[in-house]
Amino acid sequence: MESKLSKAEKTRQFIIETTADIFNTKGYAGTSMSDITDATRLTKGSIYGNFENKEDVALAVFEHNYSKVRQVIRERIAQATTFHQKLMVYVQVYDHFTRTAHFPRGGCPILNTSTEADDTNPLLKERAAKAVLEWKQNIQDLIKEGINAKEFKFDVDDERIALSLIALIEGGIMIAKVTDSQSNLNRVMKTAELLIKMIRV
Amino acid sequence: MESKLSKAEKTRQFIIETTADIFNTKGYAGTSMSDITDATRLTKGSIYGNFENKEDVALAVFEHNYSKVRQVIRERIAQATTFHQKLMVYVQVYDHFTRTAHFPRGGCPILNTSTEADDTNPLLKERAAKAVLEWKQNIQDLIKEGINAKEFKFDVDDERIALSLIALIEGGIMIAKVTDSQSNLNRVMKTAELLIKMIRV
DNA sequence: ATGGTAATATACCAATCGGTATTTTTTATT
DNA sequence: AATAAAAAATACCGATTGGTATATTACCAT
Repeated sequence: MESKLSKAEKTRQFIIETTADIFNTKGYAGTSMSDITDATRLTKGSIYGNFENKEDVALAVFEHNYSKVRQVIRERIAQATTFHQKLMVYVQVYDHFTRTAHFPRGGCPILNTSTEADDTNPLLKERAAKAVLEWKQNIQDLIKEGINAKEFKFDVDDERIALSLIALIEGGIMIAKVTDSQSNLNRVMKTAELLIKMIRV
Repeated sequence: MESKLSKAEKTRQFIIETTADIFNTKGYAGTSMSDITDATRLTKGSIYGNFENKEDVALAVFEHNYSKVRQVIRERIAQATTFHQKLMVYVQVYDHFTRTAHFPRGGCPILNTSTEADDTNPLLKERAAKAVLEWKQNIQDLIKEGINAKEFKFDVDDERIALSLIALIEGGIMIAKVTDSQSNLNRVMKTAELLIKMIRV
Protein backbone atom coordinates (compact mmCIF):
# COMPACT_ATOMS: atom_id res chain seq x y z
CA MET A 1 0.00 0.00 0.00
CA GLU A 2 2.59 2.47 -1.03
CA SER A 3 1.55 5.71 -2.62
CA LYS A 4 4.15 7.52 -4.64
CA LEU A 5 2.47 10.79 -3.93
CA SER A 6 3.19 12.55 -0.68
CA LYS A 7 0.33 13.89 1.38
CA ALA A 8 0.87 17.39 0.05
CA GLU A 9 1.08 16.17 -3.52
CA LYS A 10 -2.17 14.30 -3.11
CA THR A 11 -3.87 17.33 -1.61
CA ARG A 12 -2.50 19.49 -4.38
CA GLN A 13 -3.91 17.12 -6.96
CA PHE A 14 -7.21 17.00 -5.09
CA ILE A 15 -7.48 20.77 -5.12
CA ILE A 16 -6.69 20.93 -8.81
CA GLU A 17 -9.22 18.29 -9.73
CA THR A 18 -12.07 19.59 -7.62
CA THR A 19 -11.64 23.18 -8.79
CA ALA A 20 -10.97 22.35 -12.44
CA ASP A 21 -14.56 22.87 -13.50
CA ILE A 22 -15.01 25.95 -11.36
CA PHE A 23 -12.15 27.83 -12.97
CA ASN A 24 -13.23 26.70 -16.42
CA THR A 25 -16.77 27.95 -15.97
CA LYS A 26 -16.37 31.05 -13.81
CA GLY A 27 -12.99 32.10 -15.09
CA TYR A 28 -10.00 33.34 -13.15
CA ALA A 29 -11.44 36.65 -12.00
CA GLY A 30 -14.81 35.07 -11.33
CA THR A 31 -13.43 32.34 -9.09
CA SER A 32 -12.75 33.32 -5.50
CA MET A 33 -10.66 31.68 -2.84
CA SER A 34 -13.84 30.87 -0.97
CA ASP A 35 -15.12 29.07 -4.06
CA ILE A 36 -12.03 26.91 -3.75
CA THR A 37 -12.34 26.29 -0.01
CA ASP A 38 -16.07 25.60 -0.34
CA ALA A 39 -15.59 23.04 -3.10
CA THR A 40 -12.65 21.26 -1.51
CA ARG A 41 -13.94 21.57 2.05
CA LEU A 42 -10.41 22.62 2.91
CA THR A 43 -9.28 25.77 4.63
CA LYS A 44 -7.27 28.66 3.32
CA GLY A 45 -4.25 27.47 5.25
CA SER A 46 -4.32 24.23 3.32
CA ILE A 47 -4.71 25.91 -0.05
CA TYR A 48 -1.94 28.40 0.57
CA GLY A 49 0.22 25.65 1.97
CA ASN A 50 0.12 23.95 -1.41
CA PHE A 51 -0.07 26.91 -3.76
CA GLU A 52 1.54 30.32 -3.79
CA ASN A 53 -1.65 32.18 -4.59
CA LYS A 54 -4.84 32.07 -6.62
CA GLU A 55 -3.00 32.53 -9.88
CA ASP A 56 -0.84 29.53 -9.06
CA VAL A 57 -3.94 27.39 -8.61
CA ALA A 58 -5.38 28.70 -11.86
CA LEU A 59 -2.21 27.84 -13.74
CA ALA A 60 -2.17 24.31 -12.36
CA VAL A 61 -5.85 23.93 -13.17
CA PHE A 62 -5.32 25.06 -16.75
CA GLU A 63 -2.50 22.57 -17.07
CA HIS A 64 -4.82 19.87 -15.79
CA ASN A 65 -7.76 20.75 -18.01
CA TYR A 66 -5.63 21.17 -21.09
CA SER A 67 -3.76 17.90 -20.73
CA LYS A 68 -7.03 16.11 -20.10
CA VAL A 69 -8.30 17.19 -23.50
CA ARG A 70 -4.95 16.60 -25.15
CA GLN A 71 -4.82 13.06 -23.84
CA VAL A 72 -8.15 12.11 -25.37
CA ILE A 73 -7.09 13.52 -28.72
CA ARG A 74 -3.70 11.84 -28.58
CA GLU A 75 -5.16 8.42 -27.84
CA ARG A 76 -7.60 8.58 -30.71
CA ILE A 77 -4.98 9.83 -33.11
CA ALA A 78 -2.72 6.94 -32.15
CA GLN A 79 -5.48 4.52 -33.02
CA ALA A 80 -6.23 6.07 -36.40
CA THR A 81 -4.39 4.47 -39.31
CA THR A 82 -4.31 7.01 -42.12
CA PHE A 83 -3.28 10.61 -41.71
CA HIS A 84 -6.64 11.68 -43.03
CA GLN A 85 -8.23 9.70 -40.23
CA LYS A 86 -5.83 11.21 -37.74
CA LEU A 87 -6.80 14.73 -38.72
CA MET A 88 -10.44 13.76 -38.67
CA VAL A 89 -10.10 12.86 -34.99
CA TYR A 90 -10.40 16.54 -34.18
CA VAL A 91 -13.61 16.82 -36.14
CA GLN A 92 -15.06 13.73 -34.54
CA VAL A 93 -14.18 14.66 -31.00
CA TYR A 94 -15.63 18.14 -31.20
CA ASP A 95 -18.57 16.92 -33.23
CA HIS A 96 -20.16 15.76 -30.02
CA PHE A 97 -18.09 17.53 -27.44
CA THR A 98 -21.15 18.48 -25.45
CA ARG A 99 -21.63 14.87 -24.47
CA THR A 100 -18.10 13.70 -23.86
CA ALA A 101 -17.11 13.51 -20.25
CA HIS A 102 -13.52 13.91 -21.39
CA PHE A 103 -14.11 17.61 -21.57
CA PRO A 104 -14.09 19.78 -18.49
CA ARG A 105 -17.33 21.59 -17.86
CA GLY A 106 -17.35 25.10 -19.25
CA GLY A 107 -16.03 24.22 -22.68
CA CYS A 108 -12.54 24.45 -24.10
CA PRO A 109 -10.01 25.63 -21.51
CA ILE A 110 -7.82 27.13 -24.21
CA LEU A 111 -10.63 29.29 -25.52
CA ASN A 112 -11.76 30.35 -22.06
CA THR A 113 -8.31 31.10 -20.73
CA SER A 114 -7.16 32.87 -23.88
CA THR A 115 -10.07 35.25 -24.13
CA GLU A 116 -10.00 36.15 -20.48
CA ALA A 117 -6.27 36.37 -19.96
CA ASP A 118 -5.03 37.89 -23.19
CA ASP A 119 -5.38 41.43 -21.90
CA THR A 120 -5.14 40.86 -18.16
CA ASN A 121 -2.99 37.97 -17.01
CA PRO A 122 0.43 37.52 -18.65
CA LEU A 123 1.17 34.14 -17.07
CA LEU A 124 -2.12 32.54 -17.99
CA LYS A 125 -1.93 34.11 -21.42
CA GLU A 126 1.56 32.72 -21.96
CA ARG A 127 0.40 29.26 -20.95
CA ALA A 128 -2.64 29.40 -23.22
CA ALA A 129 -0.50 30.66 -26.09
CA LYS A 130 1.87 27.76 -25.64
CA ALA A 131 -1.07 25.37 -25.80
CA VAL A 132 -2.34 26.91 -29.03
CA LEU A 133 1.07 26.79 -30.65
CA GLU A 134 1.63 23.22 -29.54
CA TRP A 135 -1.73 22.24 -30.95
CA LYS A 136 -0.91 24.01 -34.19
CA GLN A 137 2.44 22.23 -34.41
CA ASN A 138 0.84 18.85 -33.85
CA ILE A 139 -1.53 19.41 -36.75
CA GLN A 140 1.26 20.68 -38.96
CA ASP A 141 3.30 17.58 -38.17
CA LEU A 142 0.41 15.33 -39.10
CA ILE A 143 -0.01 17.17 -42.38
CA LYS A 144 3.69 16.99 -43.19
CA GLU A 145 3.78 13.28 -42.46
CA GLY A 146 0.71 12.89 -44.63
CA ILE A 147 2.49 14.68 -47.43
CA ASN A 148 5.50 12.40 -47.10
CA ALA A 149 3.19 9.42 -47.17
CA LYS A 150 1.75 10.73 -50.45
CA GLU A 151 -1.59 10.97 -48.76
CA PHE A 152 -1.82 14.74 -48.98
CA LYS A 153 -0.94 17.12 -51.78
CA PHE A 154 2.70 18.16 -51.74
CA ASP A 155 1.98 21.88 -51.87
CA VAL A 156 -0.40 22.08 -48.93
CA ASP A 157 0.01 25.16 -46.71
CA ASP A 158 0.18 23.20 -43.47
CA GLU A 159 0.35 26.27 -41.27
CA ARG A 160 -2.77 27.79 -42.81
CA ILE A 161 -4.69 24.54 -42.54
CA ALA A 162 -3.62 24.01 -38.94
CA LEU A 163 -4.64 27.50 -37.85
CA SER A 164 -7.91 27.31 -39.75
CA LEU A 165 -8.78 23.99 -38.20
CA ILE A 166 -8.17 25.37 -34.72
CA ALA A 167 -10.11 28.51 -35.51
CA LEU A 168 -13.08 26.53 -36.79
CA ILE A 169 -13.10 24.38 -33.68
CA GLU A 170 -12.72 27.18 -31.15
CA GLY A 171 -15.03 29.55 -32.97
CA GLY A 172 -17.53 26.75 -33.38
CA ILE A 173 -17.43 25.98 -29.68
CA MET A 174 -18.03 29.61 -28.84
CA ILE A 175 -21.05 29.74 -31.12
CA ALA A 176 -22.44 26.44 -29.90
CA LYS A 177 -22.10 27.35 -26.24
CA VAL A 178 -23.60 30.81 -26.44
CA THR A 179 -26.49 29.72 -28.66
CA ASP A 180 -27.01 26.48 -26.76
CA SER A 181 -26.87 24.57 -30.00
CA GLN A 182 -24.55 21.64 -30.55
CA SER A 183 -25.81 21.39 -34.13
CA ASN A 184 -24.25 24.77 -34.84
CA LEU A 185 -20.90 23.25 -33.95
CA ASN A 186 -21.67 20.23 -36.08
CA ARG A 187 -22.22 22.46 -39.08
CA VAL A 188 -18.89 24.14 -38.53
CA MET A 189 -17.23 20.75 -38.18
CA LYS A 190 -18.69 19.86 -41.55
CA THR A 191 -16.58 22.64 -43.02
CA ALA A 192 -13.57 21.41 -41.10
CA GLU A 193 -14.13 18.01 -42.66
CA LEU A 194 -14.27 19.62 -46.08
CA LEU A 195 -11.04 21.45 -45.39
CA ILE A 196 -9.33 18.20 -44.55
CA LYS A 197 -10.78 16.47 -47.61
CA MET A 198 -9.43 19.21 -49.84
CA ILE A 199 -5.81 18.55 -49.04
CA ARG A 200 -5.97 14.91 -50.08
CA VAL A 201 -4.30 13.90 -53.33
CA MET B 1 -27.78 75.53 -28.72
CA GLU B 2 -30.25 72.83 -27.98
CA SER B 3 -29.08 69.34 -27.25
CA LYS B 4 -31.55 66.55 -27.80
CA LEU B 5 -29.93 64.54 -25.09
CA SER B 6 -30.84 65.33 -21.52
CA LYS B 7 -28.09 65.72 -18.98
CA ALA B 8 -28.66 62.23 -17.70
CA GLU B 9 -28.67 60.78 -21.18
CA LYS B 10 -25.39 62.49 -21.94
CA THR B 11 -23.83 61.22 -18.73
CA ARG B 12 -25.12 57.76 -19.45
CA GLN B 13 -23.55 57.85 -22.87
CA PHE B 14 -20.35 59.21 -21.40
CA ILE B 15 -20.14 56.38 -18.91
CA ILE B 16 -20.75 53.81 -21.61
CA GLU B 17 -18.14 55.23 -23.93
CA THR B 18 -15.42 55.69 -21.33
CA THR B 19 -15.87 52.21 -19.86
CA ALA B 20 -16.34 50.42 -23.18
CA ASP B 21 -12.71 49.37 -23.45
CA ILE B 22 -12.44 48.49 -19.78
CA PHE B 23 -15.26 45.96 -19.88
CA ASN B 24 -13.99 44.57 -23.18
CA THR B 25 -10.51 43.98 -21.82
CA LYS B 26 -11.06 43.07 -18.19
CA GLY B 27 -14.41 41.36 -18.62
CA TYR B 28 -17.52 41.66 -16.50
CA ALA B 29 -16.20 39.96 -13.37
CA GLY B 30 -12.84 41.66 -13.75
CA THR B 31 -14.28 45.14 -13.96
CA SER B 32 -15.15 46.79 -10.65
CA MET B 33 -17.33 49.76 -9.85
CA SER B 34 -14.21 51.64 -8.81
CA ASP B 35 -12.75 50.97 -12.26
CA ILE B 36 -15.80 52.75 -13.61
CA THR B 37 -15.64 55.68 -11.21
CA ASP B 38 -11.90 56.03 -11.72
CA ALA B 39 -12.18 56.11 -15.50
CA THR B 40 -15.14 58.45 -15.64
CA ARG B 41 -14.04 60.61 -12.71
CA LEU B 42 -17.61 60.33 -11.54
CA THR B 43 -18.90 59.09 -8.23
CA LYS B 44 -20.93 56.05 -7.39
CA GLY B 45 -23.99 58.19 -6.88
CA SER B 46 -23.77 59.33 -10.47
CA ILE B 47 -23.25 55.85 -11.87
CA TYR B 48 -26.12 54.37 -9.89
CA GLY B 49 -28.28 57.32 -10.78
CA ASN B 50 -27.98 56.34 -14.43
CA PHE B 51 -27.75 52.58 -14.21
CA GLU B 52 -29.43 49.98 -12.06
CA ASN B 53 -26.25 48.08 -11.28
CA LYS B 54 -22.96 46.89 -12.70
CA GLU B 55 -24.65 44.34 -14.92
CA ASP B 56 -26.78 47.10 -16.39
CA VAL B 57 -23.66 49.05 -17.33
CA ALA B 58 -22.09 45.94 -18.83
CA LEU B 59 -25.16 45.30 -20.96
CA ALA B 60 -25.19 48.86 -22.25
CA VAL B 61 -21.46 48.68 -22.94
CA PHE B 62 -21.85 45.46 -24.89
CA GLU B 63 -24.61 47.06 -26.90
CA HIS B 64 -22.29 49.97 -27.61
CA ASN B 65 -19.27 47.89 -28.57
CA TYR B 66 -21.27 45.53 -30.70
CA SER B 67 -23.10 48.20 -32.68
CA LYS B 68 -19.82 49.99 -33.24
CA VAL B 69 -18.41 46.95 -35.00
CA ARG B 70 -21.65 46.27 -36.78
CA GLN B 71 -21.79 49.78 -38.15
CA VAL B 72 -18.37 49.54 -39.76
CA ILE B 73 -19.29 46.27 -41.39
CA ARG B 74 -22.65 47.55 -42.55
CA GLU B 75 -21.18 50.63 -44.19
CA ARG B 76 -18.60 48.68 -46.11
CA ILE B 77 -21.12 46.10 -47.22
CA ALA B 78 -23.37 48.87 -48.51
CA GLN B 79 -20.53 50.16 -50.65
CA ALA B 80 -19.64 46.78 -52.11
CA THR B 81 -21.31 46.02 -55.42
CA THR B 82 -21.27 42.26 -55.88
CA PHE B 83 -22.40 39.81 -53.24
CA HIS B 84 -19.00 38.22 -53.36
CA GLN B 85 -17.50 41.56 -52.48
CA LYS B 86 -20.05 42.03 -49.73
CA LEU B 87 -19.10 38.75 -48.10
CA MET B 88 -15.45 39.61 -48.53
CA VAL B 89 -15.96 42.68 -46.38
CA TYR B 90 -15.77 40.46 -43.31
CA VAL B 91 -12.47 39.00 -44.45
CA GLN B 92 -11.04 42.42 -45.22
CA VAL B 93 -12.12 44.03 -41.98
CA TYR B 94 -10.72 41.30 -39.76
CA ASP B 95 -7.68 40.93 -41.95
CA HIS B 96 -6.22 43.95 -40.21
CA PHE B 97 -8.46 44.27 -37.22
CA THR B 98 -5.52 44.93 -34.94
CA ARG B 99 -5.01 48.28 -36.60
CA THR B 100 -8.56 49.49 -37.06
CA ALA B 101 -9.70 52.02 -34.53
CA HIS B 102 -13.24 50.91 -35.29
CA PHE B 103 -12.69 48.02 -32.98
CA PRO B 104 -12.91 48.41 -29.25
CA ARG B 105 -9.72 47.52 -27.43
CA GLY B 106 -9.70 43.96 -26.15
CA GLY B 107 -10.84 42.36 -29.37
CA CYS B 108 -14.27 41.18 -30.46
CA PRO B 109 -16.93 41.94 -27.86
CA ILE B 110 -19.03 39.01 -29.01
CA LEU B 111 -16.19 36.57 -28.42
CA ASN B 112 -15.25 38.08 -25.08
CA THR B 113 -18.77 38.33 -23.76
CA SER B 114 -19.81 34.90 -25.01
CA THR B 115 -16.93 33.02 -23.49
CA GLU B 116 -17.20 34.74 -20.15
CA ALA B 117 -20.96 34.85 -19.80
CA ASP B 118 -22.05 31.54 -21.28
CA ASP B 119 -21.82 29.75 -17.94
CA THR B 120 -22.26 32.62 -15.54
CA ASN B 121 -24.40 35.53 -16.69
CA PRO B 122 -27.72 34.71 -18.38
CA LEU B 123 -28.49 38.28 -19.45
CA LEU B 124 -25.11 38.95 -21.05
CA LYS B 125 -25.17 35.50 -22.59
CA GLU B 126 -28.59 36.11 -24.07
CA ARG B 127 -27.45 39.41 -25.56
CA ALA B 128 -24.30 37.87 -27.01
CA ALA B 129 -26.30 34.98 -28.43
CA LYS B 130 -28.64 37.43 -30.13
CA ALA B 131 -25.66 39.17 -31.70
CA VAL B 132 -24.25 35.91 -33.03
CA LEU B 133 -27.57 34.85 -34.50
CA GLU B 134 -28.13 38.27 -36.04
CA TRP B 135 -24.68 38.14 -37.59
CA LYS B 136 -25.37 34.65 -38.90
CA GLN B 137 -28.67 35.77 -40.39
CA ASN B 138 -27.04 38.72 -42.11
CA ILE B 139 -24.54 36.44 -43.82
CA GLN B 140 -27.23 33.97 -44.77
CA ASP B 141 -29.27 36.77 -46.32
CA LEU B 142 -26.28 37.91 -48.36
CA ILE B 143 -25.74 34.38 -49.59
CA LYS B 144 -29.39 33.92 -50.50
CA GLU B 145 -29.46 37.16 -52.39
CA GLY B 146 -26.27 36.10 -54.12
CA ILE B 147 -27.93 32.88 -55.14
CA ASN B 148 -30.92 34.74 -56.54
CA ALA B 149 -28.55 36.99 -58.45
CA LYS B 150 -26.99 33.86 -59.96
CA GLU B 151 -23.73 34.86 -58.37
CA PHE B 152 -23.56 31.89 -56.03
CA LYS B 153 -24.36 28.24 -56.61
CA PHE B 154 -28.03 27.42 -56.08
CA ASP B 155 -27.36 24.54 -53.69
CA VAL B 156 -25.13 26.37 -51.23
CA ASP B 157 -25.70 25.51 -47.57
CA ASP B 158 -26.00 29.12 -46.46
CA GLU B 159 -26.31 28.26 -42.77
CA ARG B 160 -23.16 26.18 -42.77
CA ILE B 161 -21.19 28.82 -44.62
CA ALA B 162 -22.42 31.57 -42.33
CA LEU B 163 -21.53 29.70 -39.16
CA SER B 164 -18.17 28.63 -40.53
CA LEU B 165 -17.31 32.18 -41.51
CA ILE B 166 -18.12 33.43 -38.03
CA ALA B 167 -16.20 30.57 -36.45
CA LEU B 168 -13.13 31.28 -38.59
CA ILE B 169 -13.22 34.95 -37.65
CA GLU B 170 -13.78 34.49 -33.93
CA GLY B 171 -11.43 31.55 -33.63
CA GLY B 172 -8.87 33.45 -35.66
CA ILE B 173 -9.14 36.46 -33.38
CA MET B 174 -8.65 34.28 -30.32
CA ILE B 175 -5.51 32.74 -31.81
CA ALA B 176 -4.12 36.06 -33.00
CA LYS B 177 -4.66 37.76 -29.68
CA VAL B 178 -3.22 35.06 -27.47
CA THR B 179 -0.20 34.48 -29.71
CA ASP B 180 0.29 38.17 -30.41
CA SER B 181 0.34 37.47 -34.10
CA GLN B 182 -1.90 39.27 -36.56
CA SER B 183 -0.46 37.12 -39.33
CA ASN B 184 -2.04 34.09 -37.73
CA LEU B 185 -5.40 35.75 -38.23
CA ASN B 186 -4.48 36.64 -41.78
CA ARG B 187 -3.81 33.00 -42.54
CA VAL B 188 -7.19 32.03 -41.19
CA MET B 189 -8.81 34.79 -43.23
CA LYS B 190 -7.19 33.25 -46.28
CA THR B 191 -9.25 30.16 -45.65
CA ALA B 192 -12.34 32.30 -45.17
CA GLU B 193 -11.64 33.84 -48.56
CA LEU B 194 -11.36 30.37 -50.05
CA LEU B 195 -14.65 29.38 -48.48
CA ILE B 196 -16.35 32.36 -50.09
CA LYS B 197 -14.73 31.67 -53.45
CA MET B 198 -16.00 28.12 -53.38
CA ILE B 199 -19.66 29.06 -53.38
CA ARG B 200 -19.38 31.11 -56.54
CA VAL B 201 -20.87 29.68 -59.72
C1' DA C 1 5.78 5.74 22.54
C1' DT C 2 8.12 9.80 21.20
C1' DG C 3 9.95 13.74 19.00
C1' DG C 4 10.36 16.27 14.94
C1' DT C 5 8.29 17.71 10.93
C1' DA C 6 4.94 18.22 7.52
C1' DA C 7 0.34 19.56 6.70
C1' DT C 8 -3.85 21.60 7.86
C1' DA C 9 -6.89 24.62 10.60
C1' DT C 10 -7.90 28.86 13.03
C1' DA C 11 -8.03 33.55 13.54
C1' DC C 12 -7.14 37.59 11.77
C1' DC C 13 -5.79 41.48 8.49
C1' DA C 14 -6.46 45.72 5.58
C1' DA C 15 -8.53 46.57 1.29
C1' DT C 16 -12.04 46.30 -1.75
C1' DC C 17 -16.43 44.61 -3.25
C1' DG C 18 -21.34 46.08 -5.00
C1' DG C 19 -24.81 48.87 -3.40
C1' DT C 20 -27.75 52.57 -0.78
C1' DA C 21 -29.45 56.65 1.86
C1' DT C 22 -28.73 61.28 2.25
C1' DT C 23 -26.93 65.69 1.17
C1' DT C 24 -25.26 68.97 -1.99
C1' DT C 25 -24.96 70.92 -6.40
C1' DT C 26 -26.55 71.82 -10.96
C1' DT C 27 -30.06 72.58 -14.25
C1' DA C 28 -34.27 74.26 -16.24
C1' DT C 29 -38.64 77.01 -15.60
C1' DT C 30 -40.90 80.83 -14.22
C1' DA D 1 -33.67 86.16 -9.10
C1' DA D 2 -36.48 82.47 -6.95
C1' DT D 3 -37.73 77.92 -7.02
C1' DA D 4 -38.55 73.09 -7.95
C1' DA D 5 -36.70 69.17 -9.92
C1' DA D 6 -32.96 66.57 -11.62
C1' DA D 7 -28.40 65.03 -11.22
C1' DA D 8 -24.25 64.24 -8.87
C1' DA D 9 -21.39 63.93 -4.66
C1' DT D 10 -20.71 62.35 -0.03
C1' DA D 11 -20.74 59.20 3.42
C1' DC D 12 -21.73 55.04 4.71
C1' DC D 13 -23.12 49.83 4.84
C1' DG D 14 -22.26 44.75 5.59
C1' DA D 15 -20.05 41.30 3.05
C1' DT D 16 -16.35 39.51 0.68
C1' DT D 17 -11.84 39.84 -1.37
C1' DG D 18 -6.90 37.70 -1.46
C1' DG D 19 -3.59 36.83 1.76
C1' DT D 20 -0.82 35.88 6.30
C1' DA D 21 0.76 34.68 11.03
C1' DT D 22 0.05 31.47 14.30
C1' DA D 23 -1.81 27.48 16.45
C1' DT D 24 -3.16 22.79 16.05
C1' DT D 25 -3.26 18.29 14.14
C1' DA D 26 -1.54 14.31 11.48
C1' DC D 27 2.16 11.72 10.02
C1' DC D 28 6.50 9.23 9.96
C1' DA D 29 11.02 7.71 11.40
C1' DT D 30 13.44 6.42 15.30
